[in-house]
Amino acid sequence: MNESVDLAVEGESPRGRLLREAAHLFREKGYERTTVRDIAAAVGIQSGSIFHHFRSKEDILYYIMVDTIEEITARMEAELARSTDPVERLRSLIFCELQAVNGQTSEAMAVLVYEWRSLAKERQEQVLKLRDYYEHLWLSVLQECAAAGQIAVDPGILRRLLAGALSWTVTWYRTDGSASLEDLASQALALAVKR
Amino acid sequence: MNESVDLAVEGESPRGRLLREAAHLFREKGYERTTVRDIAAAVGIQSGSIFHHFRSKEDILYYIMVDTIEEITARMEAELARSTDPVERLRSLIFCELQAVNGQTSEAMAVLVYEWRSLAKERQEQVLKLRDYYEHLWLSVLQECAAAGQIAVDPGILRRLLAGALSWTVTWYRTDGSASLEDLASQALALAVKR
Amino acid sequence: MNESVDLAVEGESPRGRLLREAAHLFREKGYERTTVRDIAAAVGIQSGSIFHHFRSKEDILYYIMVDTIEEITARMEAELARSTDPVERLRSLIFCELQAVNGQTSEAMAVLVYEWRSLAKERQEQVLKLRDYYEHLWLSVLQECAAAGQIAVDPGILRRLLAGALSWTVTWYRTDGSASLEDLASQALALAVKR
Amino acid sequence: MNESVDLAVEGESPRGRLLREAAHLFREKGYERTTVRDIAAAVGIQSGSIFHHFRSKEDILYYIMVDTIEEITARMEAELARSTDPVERLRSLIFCELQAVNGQTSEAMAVLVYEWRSLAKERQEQVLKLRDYYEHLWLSVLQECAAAGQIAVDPGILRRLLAGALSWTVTWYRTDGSASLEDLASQALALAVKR
DNA sequence: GATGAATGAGAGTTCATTCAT
DNA sequence: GATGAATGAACTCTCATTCAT
Repeated sequence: MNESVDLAVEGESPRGRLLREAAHLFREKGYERTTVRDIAAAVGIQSGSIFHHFRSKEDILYYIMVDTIEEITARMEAELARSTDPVERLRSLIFCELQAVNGQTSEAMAVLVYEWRSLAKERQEQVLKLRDYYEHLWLSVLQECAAAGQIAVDPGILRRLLAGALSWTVTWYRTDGSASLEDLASQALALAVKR
Repeated sequence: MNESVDLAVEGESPRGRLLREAAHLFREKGYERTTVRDIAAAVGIQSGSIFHHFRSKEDILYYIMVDTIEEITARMEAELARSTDPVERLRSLIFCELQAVNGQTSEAMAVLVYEWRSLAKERQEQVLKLRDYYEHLWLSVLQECAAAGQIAVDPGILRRLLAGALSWTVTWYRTDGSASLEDLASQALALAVKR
Repeated sequence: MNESVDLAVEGESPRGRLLREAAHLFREKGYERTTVRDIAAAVGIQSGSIFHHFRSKEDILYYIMVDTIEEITARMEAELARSTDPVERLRSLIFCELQAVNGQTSEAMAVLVYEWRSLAKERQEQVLKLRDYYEHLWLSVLQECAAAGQIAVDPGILRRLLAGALSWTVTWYRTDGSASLEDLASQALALAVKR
Repeated sequence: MNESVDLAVEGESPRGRLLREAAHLFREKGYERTTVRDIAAAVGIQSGSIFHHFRSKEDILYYIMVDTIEEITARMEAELARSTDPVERLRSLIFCELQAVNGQTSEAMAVLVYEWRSLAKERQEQVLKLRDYYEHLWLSVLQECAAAGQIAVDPGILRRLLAGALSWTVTWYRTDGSASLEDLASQALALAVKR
């Protein structure tokens, strides 16, 4: 039970619907303020039935996080494989992260950032391992850019400034606005690389 | 009761200690996971006594937010008054925000960002009014910079990218690290303004 | 369905295995703390399948008790038929009860004693009828002994003191100990009959 | 909180009433079938209030056991101090145990015997320590009797047979019956000692 | 102002039982 | 007969809040 599976792919399985509705509610009301009865109602089952799919409420949170990180990481690796130009690869990362933060996984991403403390210590570490690999991808590309003389700021600090700037977009960027995600990515890229 | 007063100034009043300890706990464990008994224990009183100072637990959260915004805004206005050069004024804003996010008010600032949803709708609006004024200060200065041809990105978008980048520093910047807040402000400024 | 059948004889029928494993678990953890899933797992089937054999969890408890009493009673009657000497017949009863309490039916006997309250009132009465017959056998023999001047205590009270002493052996007697059940029966007989 | 105090002495304290009513219910319906709401209703408080007095439902069970053992042990030691004659001291022990099992502490004693498995392993051991001391008192006196040539059976086995016989009286002895506890003690003593 | 026992609604979780396959 | 997902009532326990002292 509960093997990690791509959130989008498993689509209409009960497990998938549960994770999706839970992510929506966790994002909207916060993990603590969301009751298992809320989740059950959103999925259209009884509260007790939740526990056939997940051992505990925290389990749901955990698998939202794990599934999401794994999905994003896979997408990012696929995108990176398409170019060898450092700046273009950086653009890919920025665009992927903007997509992750503002696209279909946006709610799960928000949960990943905002509900961190609701996870037991032990599980935080397991998620951290996945995150470390993800961050390693970013650092590699930024170091390529630095080696190519394309960025002026220390790669470690730049990654962090970008991480904040990009994840924060979830609080203000709306798809129906004037700027597309591609435009936004370009503007963010402009902050990062020299002329 | 409960008139908003500067968090730092009121120092050792019971109200001030309560707000400070509560902010610390809210930041550490989250608002929902912090019990009034936790707060009472941290201050050294009994749980029932809390309600002589605040009408409810949510009240505590509310006044942490209000006091903090007002304090930061005041400090920012004082700093802005010291120069008329747009770029220097922008540096002041960046530095003030970094200080707010990483200095003594850091825990209260984190609460302001992370515990937003735990506030009742009505009170969210009241805090938003204070925030709007604060954001208005930022936009004015960024527009000055734009008028002076110092920035390449749209002021509205730039403010948001910066807001994310700066507030995110709380997750990684440590005072005991190599870079001072002044250095960090310079690096952030470098992202924002042209050469 | 559910006609009472000798627990030992029905050996490997699903019903028999179910009763045996259930008795083991009820004894070990108590009726309430044992879940039907525990029982199903012990037998190697799924929880839902239990209900093809027994109408309810309580049914299982009931048939453990009924089967056990009937089996013990039958064994005791067979043993009594072998002698006409009152003291020897008393020794038979004592030995049979020690066997019941400490032998293969020991777990079922413990369930009979300890899980009494978990049975619905109505069913308690049905089991009581079987028990009354069993106790009637004891009283007859003790009255024979009294008539023969072999016991000094009132038969009714003596039976009860013996019942307690013998059933309590389950809490301390171990087959691998020094004393055999025959020895133990002799010691108990020594308490009951005059020199 | 929860220091062990004599059940009878603390009489009308909330804690004492809680323990008494809980013992009554645990005895009547069993620990598992008794809900904290049952206990609260019996005491006349709300279910949540229970947890101001005891950390958990199991805590209640634990303190019923501890308080009871300590009370009985104390009473027994006082009684033993009154004579040096081994047989009279044995009569005291038998009488005390009969009183414990059938008197005011009878329900708590039954709980002690029947609800053992509902206690967590760790706590079982703590109660066992108290019980070991209690049993040590019994063994000492039985060894005195053996040394004086008054008993024919091994003290260790005799204690166990007596323990079963005496505790079992709770299932059948009624105060309003013909025999007094003193009579019953004499009959039990007659089983134990020669002539 | 401070206390802390009491409240009572509501939380997460369990589990005997059902039933479509 | 067997399965196992689903049910839904009931459980223990939590906690913000009240109030008599």
